[in-house]
Amino acid sequence: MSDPTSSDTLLFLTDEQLRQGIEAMFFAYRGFTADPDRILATMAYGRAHHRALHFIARAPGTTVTNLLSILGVTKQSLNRVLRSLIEDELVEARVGAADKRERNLYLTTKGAALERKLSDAQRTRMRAAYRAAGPQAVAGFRTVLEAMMDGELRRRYQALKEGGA
Amino acid sequence: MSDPTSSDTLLFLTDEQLRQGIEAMFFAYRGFTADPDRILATMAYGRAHHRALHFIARAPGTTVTNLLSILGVTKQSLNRVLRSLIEDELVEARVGAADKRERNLYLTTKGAALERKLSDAQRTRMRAAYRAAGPQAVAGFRTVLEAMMDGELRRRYQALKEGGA
DNA sequence: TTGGAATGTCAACAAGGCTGTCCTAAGATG
DNA sequence: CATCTTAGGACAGCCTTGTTGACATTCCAA
Repeated sequence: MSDPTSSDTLLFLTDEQLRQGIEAMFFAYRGFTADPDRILATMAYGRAHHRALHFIARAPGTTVTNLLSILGVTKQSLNRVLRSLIEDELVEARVGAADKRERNLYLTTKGAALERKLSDAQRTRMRAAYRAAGPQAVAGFRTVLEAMMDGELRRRYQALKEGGA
Repeated sequence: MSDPTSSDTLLFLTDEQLRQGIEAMFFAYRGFTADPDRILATMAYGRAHHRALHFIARAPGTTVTNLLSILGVTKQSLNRVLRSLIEDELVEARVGAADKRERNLYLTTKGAALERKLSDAQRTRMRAAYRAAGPQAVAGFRTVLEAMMDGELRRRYQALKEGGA
């Protein structure tokens, strides 16, 4: 069939297909977070700490406000997490040079070590999944995920992608 | 290059690629849950209620134990959610016919209406993402997600997929 | 210089995970 | 029958991580 709107061509858009996709996201996300969660459970930390460590590692010197908009939580929520990371000397908050209201965030050696441990666990699973699926599937995976993001988040994601390449 | 282990062929497995995949999962999952979350926020319900409604709709008559293992939470956690859904007459728990210890769970008309409203919101986004990405990307998306699941969850997912087709 | 906007902190509360314990009812097994 | 196991419910209390509200500090512009 050459008609791009034929039911055959659009079989992947049936409600049943969409529901399978939704359930796949649900179950896969559980796998995605399982390994770091297991490590975090042995300490007094949770997923929120992992996310903060990840993005500070990704963009050293980032400000609280910037982190806030990436994580999509309230600053009060982030502050609690940040406070414990700073107390435990995993993160250092330096008063901004230009604007003293800002805090520039950096990982300490200890913080970088934990971040690497968590990342490694997550990357190992990701690598296994990528390897099993193959490059073409991975490209499709990325394409669909990007299309699923909210506009604002997609822009943040793209910015991170280009900045970190 | 014909060597399948060459760095060129495996470019998609670099740490940078894996990190982009990890961040894509993070941002996409936020989009994935955003629409139902917005609806739920206007009521006294949360994501946990949505998940229960979804899987009861998917497998009417399912038992509490079965739901428990699909959702991967403790019975105390699920019970709290289920209790409020039953009180509000969104879910009905019938005593099992064969085994009277079991409770078979069903959506009421009211419950089915809310479930549909939540599903529709989520499916609409999914459909847009699928349409934008195309069938080949969708196939790859599904392949990677399945590879990312834990073994136990993958089996549960497959069972749902076949049962509901 | 003064008022508003922006950055970040502290306090208190709610949702939804968790563990632990105890309980009833009902099936399974000696 | 007596006992063990399984399904489910209830209650207490904990932790993480979201939320709002109030507040201090700092910068900037009228």
